[in-house]
Amino acid sequence: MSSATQYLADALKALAQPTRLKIIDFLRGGERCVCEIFPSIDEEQSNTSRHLNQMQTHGILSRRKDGVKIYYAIKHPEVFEIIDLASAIVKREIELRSSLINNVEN
Amino acid sequence: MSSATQYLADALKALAQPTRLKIIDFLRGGERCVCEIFPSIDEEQSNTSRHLNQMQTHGILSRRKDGVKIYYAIKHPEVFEIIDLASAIVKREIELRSSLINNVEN
DNA sequence: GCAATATATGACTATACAATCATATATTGC
DNA sequence: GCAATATATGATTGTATAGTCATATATTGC
Repeated sequence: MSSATQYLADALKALAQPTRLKIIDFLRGGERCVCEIFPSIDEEQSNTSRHLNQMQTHGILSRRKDGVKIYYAIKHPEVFEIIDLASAIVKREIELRSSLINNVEN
Repeated sequence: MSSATQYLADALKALAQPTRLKIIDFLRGGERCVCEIFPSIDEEQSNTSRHLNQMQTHGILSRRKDGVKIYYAIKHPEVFEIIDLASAIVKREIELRSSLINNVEN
């Protein structure tokens, strides 16, 4: 397999996970090393490393080595756009649902 | 749990699957009933129904009943923008990787 | 060369997910 | 009311995923 659709699904899947979203959000501030990332997002070093690796493999993050430290950064600016658009959807959905509840109550 | 980050991850996850991407792509043509969708994407009726249900639950699709038929449509136009942005990333990544291979060969 | 620091990885577990098959539940026209 | 059509769902299975713990592998400064 591994058609174009599968590649696209894999790229989106690389974003669609809470720990990875926390990492991406932290990287809005620019390139950061693992030793800065995992304490900031409050996850274990090993778990953070796996998620960073996964995102790098799927082309979401760039990786740069400097001495003993590994620096990760968002590779394509579209990543932020995607997340902002998805956030807009979620926000609108929550509004829609709470207004539905209000209509039932009134 | 179910924080804002979890909601966001769930929304993205609702897009990040090949069968669901095929459905979304088919719905670029507008509202369609299940009986049109599942033959077009070449998936089983029951499987298609589950994915449609999942996307509707997560606010990706709208659902409208007309007689015995159920019509689904993309609820938020941002869905298409997200997928187009993700496609652009995948395309650029593939280009980057094939140019790396060329550099090794030459 | 050794200790300290940074990162990655093997082994494992628990949970989530996708797909399939069979079947249930509308809705409609006759 | 019955047959036909459209959609949804219960039960099951195989596979993927996230997280944890322990440990391995750089790299650096001394």
